[in-house]
Amino acid sequence: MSKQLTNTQQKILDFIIDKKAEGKVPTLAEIAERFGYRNRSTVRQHLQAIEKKGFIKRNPKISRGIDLLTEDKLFIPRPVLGEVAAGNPLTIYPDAIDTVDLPTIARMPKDSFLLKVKGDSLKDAYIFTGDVVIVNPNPEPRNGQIVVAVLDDAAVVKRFFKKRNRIELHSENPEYEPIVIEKDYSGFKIVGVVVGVYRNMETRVG
Amino acid sequence: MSKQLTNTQQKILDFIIDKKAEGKVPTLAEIAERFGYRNRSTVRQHLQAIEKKGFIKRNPKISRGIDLLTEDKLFIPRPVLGEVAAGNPLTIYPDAIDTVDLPTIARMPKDSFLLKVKGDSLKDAYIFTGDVVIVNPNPEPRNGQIVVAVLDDAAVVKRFFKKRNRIELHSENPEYEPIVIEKDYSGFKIVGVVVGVYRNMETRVG
DNA sequence: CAAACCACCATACATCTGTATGGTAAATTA
DNA sequence: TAATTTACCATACAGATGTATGGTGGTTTG
Repeated sequence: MSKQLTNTQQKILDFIIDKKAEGKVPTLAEIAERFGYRNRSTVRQHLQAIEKKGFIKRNPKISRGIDLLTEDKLFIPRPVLGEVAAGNPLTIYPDAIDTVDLPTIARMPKDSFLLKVKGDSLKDAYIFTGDVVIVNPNPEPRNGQIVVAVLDDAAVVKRFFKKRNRIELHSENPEYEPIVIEKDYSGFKIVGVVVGVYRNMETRVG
Repeated sequence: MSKQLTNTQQKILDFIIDKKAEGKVPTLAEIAERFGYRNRSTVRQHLQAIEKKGFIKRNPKISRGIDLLTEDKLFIPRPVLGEVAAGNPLTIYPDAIDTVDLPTIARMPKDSFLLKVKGDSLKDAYIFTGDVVIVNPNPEPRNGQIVVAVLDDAAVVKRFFKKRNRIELHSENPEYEPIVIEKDYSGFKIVGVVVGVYRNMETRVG
Protein backbone atom coordinates (compact mmCIF):
# COMPACT_ATOMS: atom_id res chain seq x y z
CA MET A 1 0.00 0.00 0.00
CA SER A 2 1.21 3.46 -0.79
CA LYS A 3 2.16 5.39 2.28
CA GLN A 4 1.15 8.86 3.28
CA LEU A 5 2.94 11.81 1.80
CA THR A 6 4.75 14.21 4.07
CA ASN A 7 3.73 17.82 4.15
CA THR A 8 6.46 18.95 1.80
CA GLN A 9 5.85 16.10 -0.59
CA GLN A 10 2.15 16.88 -0.70
CA LYS A 11 2.83 20.51 -1.54
CA ILE A 12 5.13 19.52 -4.35
CA LEU A 13 2.56 17.06 -5.69
CA ASP A 14 -0.14 19.73 -5.54
CA PHE A 15 2.10 22.07 -7.48
CA ILE A 16 2.63 19.44 -10.16
CA ILE A 17 -1.10 18.81 -10.35
CA ASP A 18 -1.74 22.52 -10.71
CA LYS A 19 0.80 22.78 -13.49
CA LYS A 20 -0.65 19.76 -15.21
CA ALA A 21 -4.02 21.44 -15.02
CA GLU A 22 -2.54 24.29 -17.03
CA GLY A 23 -1.29 21.88 -19.63
CA LYS A 24 2.26 22.13 -18.45
CA VAL A 25 4.67 19.88 -16.63
CA PRO A 26 7.29 21.51 -14.43
CA THR A 27 10.99 20.74 -14.53
CA LEU A 28 12.95 20.04 -11.39
CA ALA A 29 14.36 23.55 -11.65
CA GLU A 30 10.92 25.10 -11.87
CA ILE A 31 9.73 23.18 -8.84
CA ALA A 32 12.87 24.20 -6.97
CA GLU A 33 12.29 27.83 -7.86
CA ARG A 34 8.67 27.66 -6.76
CA PHE A 35 9.64 26.41 -3.31
CA GLY A 36 12.77 28.45 -2.95
CA TYR A 37 15.17 25.53 -3.14
CA ARG A 38 18.61 26.36 -4.37
CA ASN A 39 19.10 22.95 -5.78
CA ARG A 40 17.37 20.55 -8.11
CA SER A 41 18.66 17.59 -6.18
CA THR A 42 16.35 18.45 -3.33
CA VAL A 43 13.39 18.31 -5.66
CA ARG A 44 14.64 15.13 -7.18
CA GLN A 45 14.78 13.43 -3.81
CA HIS A 46 11.26 14.54 -3.02
CA LEU A 47 10.04 13.26 -6.37
CA GLN A 48 11.71 9.95 -5.76
CA ALA A 49 9.90 9.70 -2.45
CA ILE A 50 6.59 10.65 -4.05
CA GLU A 51 7.13 8.10 -6.79
CA LYS A 52 8.11 5.43 -4.31
CA LYS A 53 4.84 6.04 -2.53
CA GLY A 54 3.00 5.52 -5.76
CA PHE A 55 1.56 8.93 -6.53
CA ILE A 56 3.49 9.70 -9.69
CA LYS A 57 5.37 7.86 -12.39
CA ARG A 58 8.51 9.41 -13.80
CA ASN A 59 9.94 8.82 -17.23
CA PRO A 60 13.65 8.68 -16.58
CA LYS A 61 15.84 10.72 -18.89
CA ILE A 62 12.86 12.53 -20.37
CA SER A 63 12.51 16.15 -19.43
CA ARG A 64 9.29 17.03 -17.65
CA GLY A 65 8.45 13.34 -17.67
CA ILE A 66 6.08 13.25 -14.74
CA ASP A 67 2.83 11.33 -14.96
CA LEU A 68 0.19 11.50 -12.28
CA LEU A 69 -1.03 8.16 -11.05
CA THR A 70 -2.97 9.12 -8.01
CA GLU A 71 -6.58 8.10 -8.20
CA ASP A 72 -7.33 10.14 -5.13
CA LYS A 73 -6.39 13.25 -7.00
CA LEU A 74 -8.69 12.68 -9.89
CA PHE A 75 -10.26 15.98 -9.06
CA ILE A 76 -8.79 19.39 -8.67
CA PRO A 77 -10.58 22.26 -7.06
CA ARG A 78 -11.34 25.06 -9.45
CA PRO A 79 -12.55 28.47 -8.44
CA VAL A 80 -16.16 29.20 -9.18
CA LEU A 81 -16.66 32.84 -9.97
CA GLY A 82 -20.35 33.05 -9.37
CA GLU A 83 -23.80 31.73 -9.86
CA VAL A 84 -26.32 31.87 -12.64
CA ALA A 85 -29.99 31.47 -12.01
CA ALA A 86 -31.90 32.56 -15.05
CA GLY A 87 -33.94 35.64 -14.32
CA ASN A 88 -32.04 36.61 -11.23
CA PRO A 89 -29.07 38.94 -11.25
CA LEU A 90 -25.78 37.32 -12.01
CA THR A 91 -24.08 36.72 -8.69
CA ILE A 92 -20.33 37.11 -8.77
CA TYR A 93 -18.58 36.01 -5.63
CA PRO A 94 -16.32 38.83 -4.45
CA ASP A 95 -13.50 36.50 -3.57
CA ALA A 96 -14.29 33.44 -5.62
CA ILE A 97 -14.04 31.36 -2.49
CA ASP A 98 -16.28 28.59 -3.67
CA THR A 99 -14.70 25.79 -5.61
CA VAL A 100 -15.90 22.85 -7.61
CA ASP A 101 -14.05 19.63 -8.12
CA LEU A 102 -13.43 19.29 -11.80
CA PRO A 103 -11.84 16.10 -13.01
CA THR A 104 -8.09 16.31 -13.36
CA ILE A 105 -9.03 15.79 -16.95
CA ALA A 106 -10.41 19.27 -16.98
CA ARG A 107 -7.92 21.83 -18.06
CA MET A 108 -9.81 25.06 -18.37
CA PRO A 109 -9.61 26.80 -21.72
CA LYS A 110 -7.63 29.94 -21.37
CA ASP A 111 -9.47 32.83 -19.75
CA SER A 112 -12.64 30.84 -19.34
CA PHE A 113 -14.34 30.58 -16.00
CA LEU A 114 -16.93 28.58 -14.18
CA LEU A 115 -20.38 29.48 -13.04
CA LYS A 116 -22.43 27.32 -10.78
CA VAL A 117 -26.04 26.85 -11.74
CA LYS A 118 -28.62 27.49 -9.10
CA GLY A 119 -32.31 26.77 -9.40
CA ASP A 120 -34.09 24.81 -12.03
CA SER A 121 -34.96 27.74 -14.24
CA LEU A 122 -32.57 26.45 -16.89
CA LYS A 123 -34.04 23.00 -16.96
CA ASP A 124 -35.43 23.56 -20.42
CA ALA A 125 -31.79 23.60 -21.48
CA TYR A 126 -31.15 20.43 -19.48
CA ILE A 127 -29.03 22.31 -16.99
CA PHE A 128 -29.75 21.71 -13.33
CA THR A 129 -28.82 22.88 -9.88
CA GLY A 130 -25.27 21.97 -9.04
CA ASP A 131 -24.14 21.78 -12.63
CA VAL A 132 -21.17 23.85 -13.61
CA VAL A 133 -21.17 25.76 -16.85
CA ILE A 134 -17.87 26.51 -18.47
CA VAL A 135 -18.01 30.02 -19.84
CA ASN A 136 -15.63 31.40 -22.39
CA PRO A 137 -15.66 35.17 -22.37
CA ASN A 138 -16.21 36.20 -25.94
CA PRO A 139 -17.30 39.57 -27.20
CA GLU A 140 -18.55 38.11 -30.46
CA PRO A 141 -20.59 34.96 -30.03
CA ARG A 142 -21.54 33.10 -33.15
CA ASN A 143 -25.12 32.44 -34.06
CA GLY A 144 -26.60 29.45 -32.33
CA GLN A 145 -24.24 29.47 -29.39
CA ILE A 146 -25.56 29.46 -25.88
CA VAL A 147 -24.50 32.59 -24.06
CA VAL A 148 -24.58 33.96 -20.56
CA ALA A 149 -25.79 37.52 -20.73
CA VAL A 150 -26.97 40.24 -18.43
CA LEU A 151 -30.19 41.97 -19.42
CA ASP A 152 -31.35 44.77 -17.16
CA ASP A 153 -29.34 43.32 -14.28
CA ALA A 154 -30.89 39.89 -14.68
CA ALA A 155 -28.88 36.90 -15.80
CA VAL A 156 -30.06 34.95 -18.80
CA VAL A 157 -28.70 31.81 -20.37
CA LYS A 158 -30.07 31.56 -23.87
CA ARG A 159 -29.18 30.66 -27.40
CA PHE A 160 -27.79 33.65 -29.26
CA PHE A 161 -28.84 34.85 -32.70
CA LYS A 162 -27.68 38.06 -34.27
CA LYS A 163 -30.03 39.54 -36.84
CA ARG A 164 -29.65 42.69 -38.87
CA ASN A 165 -30.65 45.29 -36.33
CA ARG A 166 -31.24 43.24 -33.27
CA ILE A 167 -30.14 40.34 -31.15
CA GLU A 168 -32.47 37.49 -30.37
CA LEU A 169 -32.15 35.20 -27.41
CA HIS A 170 -33.94 31.92 -27.88
CA SER A 171 -34.91 29.46 -25.23
CA GLU A 172 -34.36 25.78 -25.68
CA ASN A 173 -38.02 25.34 -25.00
CA PRO A 174 -39.88 26.40 -28.13
CA GLU A 175 -42.90 27.41 -26.09
CA TYR A 176 -41.06 30.44 -24.82
CA GLU A 177 -40.97 33.50 -27.04
CA PRO A 178 -37.51 34.71 -27.99
CA ILE A 179 -36.21 37.80 -26.26
CA VAL A 180 -35.46 40.56 -28.75
CA ILE A 181 -32.85 43.19 -28.00
CA GLU A 182 -32.62 46.19 -30.27
CA LYS A 183 -29.14 47.19 -31.28
CA ASP A 184 -27.26 49.49 -28.95
CA TYR A 185 -29.55 48.78 -26.04
CA SER A 186 -27.34 49.65 -23.12
CA GLY A 187 -28.93 47.36 -20.57
CA PHE A 188 -27.64 44.32 -22.42
CA LYS A 189 -24.23 42.76 -22.03
CA ILE A 190 -22.81 39.45 -23.13
CA VAL A 191 -20.90 37.73 -20.36
CA GLY A 192 -19.63 34.85 -22.43
CA VAL A 193 -20.32 31.73 -24.40
CA VAL A 194 -21.28 28.53 -22.63
CA VAL A 195 -18.72 26.08 -23.85
CA GLY A 196 -20.06 23.11 -21.98
CA VAL A 197 -21.75 21.78 -18.94
CA TYR A 198 -20.06 19.53 -16.50
CA ARG A 199 -21.67 17.53 -13.78
CA ASN A 200 -19.61 15.79 -11.18
CA MET A 201 -21.10 12.44 -10.35
CA GLU A 202 -18.74 11.33 -7.64
CA THR A 203 -19.27 14.01 -5.07
CA ARG A 204 -23.01 14.17 -5.47
CA VAL A 205 -23.69 11.33 -3.10
CA GLY A 206 -27.38 10.65 -2.79
CA MET B 1 -5.73 38.17 -39.56
CA SER B 2 -3.99 34.88 -39.09
CA LYS B 3 -3.46 33.03 -42.30
CA GLN B 4 -4.30 29.50 -43.14
CA LEU B 5 -1.95 26.75 -42.10
CA THR B 6 -0.34 24.57 -44.72
CA ASN B 7 -1.00 20.86 -44.72
CA THR B 8 2.22 20.01 -42.94
CA GLN B 9 1.79 22.76 -40.39
CA GLN B 10 -1.74 21.61 -39.63
CA LYS B 11 -0.53 18.06 -39.02
CA ILE B 12 2.14 19.28 -36.66
CA LEU B 13 -0.36 21.44 -34.80
CA ASP B 14 -2.76 18.51 -34.52
CA PHE B 15 0.03 16.41 -33.08
CA ILE B 16 0.78 19.05 -30.48
CA ILE B 17 -2.88 19.30 -29.58
CA ASP B 18 -3.07 15.53 -29.18
CA LYS B 19 -0.03 15.54 -26.92
CA LYS B 20 -1.44 18.40 -24.91
CA ALA B 21 -4.59 16.37 -24.49
CA GLU B 22 -2.48 13.68 -22.85
CA GLY B 23 -1.06 16.23 -20.47
CA LYS B 24 2.24 16.34 -22.30
CA VAL B 25 4.00 18.83 -24.51
CA PRO B 26 6.32 17.48 -27.20
CA THR B 27 9.88 18.62 -27.79
CA LEU B 28 11.14 19.54 -31.21
CA ALA B 29 12.92 16.20 -31.30
CA GLU B 30 9.76 14.29 -30.49
CA ILE B 31 7.85 16.09 -33.21
CA ALA B 32 10.68 15.42 -35.63
CA GLU B 33 10.64 11.75 -34.75
CA ARG B 34 6.89 11.54 -35.15
CA PHE B 35 7.06 12.90 -38.69
CA GLY B 36 10.27 11.21 -39.67
CA TYR B 37 12.34 14.37 -39.87
CA ARG B 38 16.02 13.89 -39.34
CA ASN B 39 16.41 17.33 -37.96
CA ARG B 40 14.91 19.52 -35.27
CA SER B 41 15.48 22.60 -37.34
CA THR B 42 12.80 21.52 -39.74
CA VAL B 43 10.34 21.33 -36.89
CA ARG B 44 11.51 24.63 -35.54
CA GLN B 45 10.84 26.35 -38.83
CA HIS B 46 7.37 24.88 -38.98
CA LEU B 47 6.67 25.99 -35.44
CA GLN B 48 7.86 29.47 -36.27
CA ALA B 49 5.44 29.55 -39.17
CA ILE B 50 2.60 28.24 -37.00
CA GLU B 51 3.39 30.81 -34.34
CA LYS B 52 3.61 33.60 -36.91
CA LYS B 53 0.13 32.64 -38.07
CA GLY B 54 -1.10 32.97 -34.52
CA PHE B 55 -2.00 29.41 -33.60
CA ILE B 56 0.55 28.83 -30.89
CA LYS B 57 2.72 30.84 -28.52
CA ARG B 58 6.18 29.62 -27.78
CA ASN B 59 8.19 30.36 -24.67
CA PRO B 60 11.67 30.86 -26.06
CA LYS B 61 14.48 28.98 -24.35
CA ILE B 62 12.04 26.93 -22.31
CA SER B 63 11.83 23.27 -23.19
CA ARG B 64 8.42 22.11 -24.32
CA GLY B 65 7.24 25.68 -24.06
CA ILE B 66 4.38 25.55 -26.51
CA ASP B 67 1.05 27.13 -25.62
CA LEU B 68 -2.02 26.72 -27.75
CA LEU B 69 -3.77 29.92 -28.63
CA THR B 70 -6.18 28.83 -31.27
CA GLU B 71 -9.76 29.44 -30.32
CA ASP B 72 -10.88 27.29 -33.20
CA LYS B 73 -9.19 24.36 -31.63
CA LEU B 74 -10.90 24.68 -28.31
CA PHE B 75 -12.15 21.19 -28.84
CA ILE B 76 -10.33 18.00 -29.52
CA PRO B 77 -11.93 14.90 -30.90
CA ARG B 78 -11.91 12.04 -28.43
CA PRO B 79 -12.78 8.48 -29.30
CA VAL B 80 -16.10 7.27 -28.02
CA LEU B 81 -15.97 3.61 -27.23
CA GLY B 82 -19.65 2.91 -27.28
CA GLU B 83 -23.15 3.78 -26.30
CA VAL B 84 -25.19 3.32 -23.19
CA ALA B 85 -28.93 3.24 -23.28
CA ALA B 86 -30.22 1.92 -20.01
CA GLY B 87 -31.93 -1.41 -20.48
CA ASN B 88 -30.35 -2.12 -23.85
CA PRO B 89 -27.13 -4.04 -24.27
CA LEU B 90 -24.00 -2.00 -23.98
CA THR B 91 -22.91 -1.19 -27.49
CA ILE B 92 -19.17 -1.11 -27.96
CA TYR B 93 -18.06 0.20 -31.31
CA PRO B 94 -15.64 -2.31 -32.83
CA ASP B 95 -13.30 0.37 -34.12
CA ALA B 96 -14.18 3.30 -31.90
CA ILE B 97 -14.70 5.38 -34.99
CA ASP B 98 -17.09 7.83 -33.44
CA THR B 99 -15.64 10.84 -31.72
CA VAL B 100 -16.92 13.59 -29.54
CA ASP B 101 -15.48 17.05 -29.25
CA LEU B 102 -14.36 17.50 -25.70
CA PRO B 103 -13.03 20.88 -24.69
CA THR B 104 -9.29 21.18 -24.94
CA ILE B 105 -9.68 21.55 -21.24
CA ALA B 106 -10.55 17.90 -21.05
CA ARG B 107 -7.62 15.68 -20.42
CA MET B 108 -9.03 12.24 -19.83
CA PRO B 109 -8.11 10.58 -16.57
CA LYS B 110 -5.82 7.69 -17.23
CA ASP B 111 -7.53 4.59 -18.61
CA SER B 112 -10.94 6.16 -18.51
CA PHE B 113 -13.11 6.19 -21.56
CA LEU B 114 -16.18 7.83 -22.96
CA LEU B 115 -19.61 6.47 -23.60
CA LYS B 116 -22.25 8.33 -25.52
CA VAL B 117 -25.69 8.32 -24.02
CA LYS B 118 -28.53 7.33 -26.28
CA GLY B 119 -32.20 7.59 -25.46
CA ASP B 120 -33.80 9.31 -22.56
CA SER B 121 -33.96 6.32 -20.29
CA LEU B 122 -31.40 7.91 -17.98
CA LYS B 123 -33.26 11.15 -17.66
CA ASP B 124 -34.05 10.45 -14.04
CA ALA B 125 -30.34 10.88 -13.51
CA TYR B 126 -30.42 14.09 -15.56
CA ILE B 127 -28.46 12.48 -18.35
CA PHE B 128 -29.77 12.95 -21.86
CA THR B 129 -29.22 11.88 -25.42
CA GLY B 130 -25.97 13.23 -26.76
CA ASP B 131 -24.38 13.59 -23.37
CA VAL B 132 -21.05 11.95 -22.84
CA VAL B 133 -20.33 10.07 -19.67
CA ILE B 134 -16.75 9.79 -18.54
CA VAL B 135 -16.21 6.28 -17.22
CA ASN B 136 -13.34 5.26 -15.06
CA PRO B 137 -12.87 1.51 -15.11
CA ASN B 138 -12.74 0.44 -11.52
CA PRO B 139 -13.15 -3.03 -10.17
CA GLU B 140 -14.16 -1.77 -6.75
CA PRO B 141 -16.64 1.08 -6.84
CA ARG B 142 -17.41 2.80 -3.57
CA ASN B 143 -20.88 2.98 -2.16
CA GLY B 144 -22.98 5.75 -3.62
CA GLN B 145 -21.06 6.05 -6.86
CA ILE B 146 -22.86 5.87 -10.16
CA VAL B 147 -21.65 2.90 -12.15
CA VAL B 148 -22.05 1.52 -15.62
CA ALA B 149 -22.75 -2.17 -15.34
CA VAL B 150 -23.87 -5.03 -17.50
CA LEU B 151 -26.67 -7.17 -16.10
CA ASP B 152 -27.77 -10.09 -18.23
CA ASP B 153 -26.36 -8.40 -21.33
CA ALA B 154 -28.29 -5.21 -20.67
CA ALA B 155 -26.54 -1.98 -19.77
CA VAL B 156 -27.54 -0.18 -16.61
CA VAL B 157 -26.39 3.11 -15.19
CA LYS B 158 -27.28 3.21 -11.53
CA ARG B 159 -26.03 4.21 -8.15
CA PHE B 160 -24.00 1.44 -6.57
CA PHE B 161 -24.39 0.11 -3.03
CA LYS B 162 -22.62 -2.93 -1.67
CA LYS B 163 -24.38 -4.70 1.17
CA ARG B 164 -23.29 -7.78 3.07
CA ASN B 165 -24.31 -10.48 0.65
CA ARG B 166 -25.57 -8.52 -2.26
CA ILE B 167 -25.17 -5.50 -4.45
CA GLU B 168 -27.93 -2.97 -4.87
CA LEU B 169 -28.33 -0.68 -7.82
CA HIS B 170 -30.46 2.32 -7.03
CA SER B 171 -32.12 4.62 -9.49
CA GLU B 172 -31.99 8.37 -9.04
CA ASN B 173 -35.74 8.30 -9.22
CA PRO B 174 -36.98 6.99 -5.88
CA GLU B 175 -40.10 5.60 -7.48
CA TYR B 176 -38.07 2.83 -9.05
CA GLU B 177 -37.27 -0.16 -6.90
CA PRO B 178 -33.57 -0.92 -6.47
CA ILE B 179 -32.14 -3.79 -8.44
CA VAL B 180 -30.70 -6.42 -6.11
CA ILE B 181 -27.89 -8.69 -7.27
CA GLU B 182 -26.97 -11.63 -5.09
CA LYS B 183 -23.28 -12.18 -4.57
CA ASP B 184 -21.47 -14.22 -7.20
CA TYR B 185 -24.22 -13.81 -9.75
CA SER B 186 -22.36 -14.40 -12.97
CA GLY B 187 -24.57 -12.33 -15.24
CA PHE B 188 -23.44 -9.14 -13.54
CA LYS B 189 -20.34 -7.17 -14.36
CA ILE B 190 -19.22 -3.68 -13.42
CA VAL B 191 -17.97 -1.74 -16.39
CA GLY B 192 -16.79 1.29 -14.49
CA VAL B 193 -17.60 4.29 -12.40
CA VAL B 194 -19.22 7.33 -13.97
CA VAL B 195 -16.87 10.14 -13.07
CA GLY B 196 -18.82 12.89 -14.71
CA VAL B 197 -21.12 13.96 -17.45
CA TYR B 198 -20.11 16.41 -20.08
CA ARG B 199 -22.36 18.13 -22.52
CA ASN B 200 -20.95 20.09 -25.38
CA MET B 201 -22.96 23.22 -25.98
CA GLU B 202 -21.16 24.61 -28.97
CA THR B 203 -21.69 21.88 -31.50
CA ARG B 204 -25.28 21.24 -30.59
CA VAL B 205 -26.64 23.90 -32.86
CA GLY B 206 -30.40 24.16 -32.65
C1' DC C 1 11.32 35.21 -65.21
C1' DA C 2 12.38 36.72 -60.48
C1' DA C 3 10.87 36.66 -55.86
C1' DA C 4 8.76 34.44 -52.34
C1' DC C 5 7.34 30.54 -50.04
C1' DC C 6 7.55 25.72 -48.73
C1' DA C 7 9.64 21.52 -47.03
C1' DC C 8 13.45 19.52 -45.89
C1' DC C 9 18.74 18.79 -44.79
C1' DA C 10 23.43 19.31 -41.95
C1' DT C 11 26.53 21.16 -38.49
C1' DA C 12 27.64 23.75 -34.39
C1' DC C 13 26.75 25.52 -29.87
C1' DA C 14 25.01 27.48 -25.31
C1' DT C 15 21.97 26.32 -22.03
C1' DC C 16 18.67 23.33 -19.80
C1' DT C 17 17.61 19.13 -17.61
C1' DG C 18 18.01 15.10 -15.08
C1' DT C 19 21.31 12.38 -12.65
C1' DA C 20 25.11 11.04 -9.47
C1' DT C 21 27.47 11.67 -5.34
C1' DG C 22 28.46 13.31 -0.96
C1' DG C 23 27.55 16.35 2.88
C1' DT C 24 24.87 18.86 7.08
C1' DA C 25 21.24 19.28 10.42
C1' DA C 26 16.98 18.20 12.68
C1' DA C 27 13.20 15.14 13.83
C1' DT C 28 11.48 10.61 14.46
C1' DT C 29 11.63 5.89 15.69
C1' DA C 30 13.25 1.49 17.47
C1' DT D 1 21.18 5.96 22.26
C1' DA D 2 21.71 4.43 17.51
C1' DA D 3 19.49 4.10 13.21
C1' DT D 4 16.38 5.96 10.06
C1' DT D 5 13.85 9.41 7.81
C1' DT D 6 13.21 14.03 6.30
C1' DA D 7 14.75 18.23 4.34
C1' DC D 8 17.94 20.71 2.56
C1' DC D 9 22.83 22.04 0.47
C1' DA D 10 26.93 21.98 -3.24
C1' DT D 11 29.49 20.37 -7.22
C1' DA D 12 30.07 17.80 -11.46
C1' DC D 13 28.57 15.78 -15.74
C1' DA D 14 26.25 13.53 -19.92
C1' DG D 15 22.76 14.06 -22.84
C1' DA D 16 18.58 16.64 -24.24
C1' DT D 17 16.88 20.82 -26.02
C1' DG D 18 16.28 25.01 -28.46
C1' DT D 19 18.78 28.09 -31.40
C1' DA D 20 21.70 29.95 -35.25
C1' DT D 21 23.22 29.62 -39.77
C1' DG D 22 23.51 28.14 -44.29
C1' DG D 23 22.20 24.98 -48.02
C1' DT D 24 19.10 22.19 -51.67
C1' DG D 25 15.15 21.52 -54.51
C1' DG D 26 10.47 22.26 -55.62
C1' DT D 27 6.16 25.09 -56.12
C1' DT D 28 3.48 29.54 -56.33
C1' DT D 29 2.83 34.03 -57.48
C1' DG D 30 3.36 38.70 -59.25
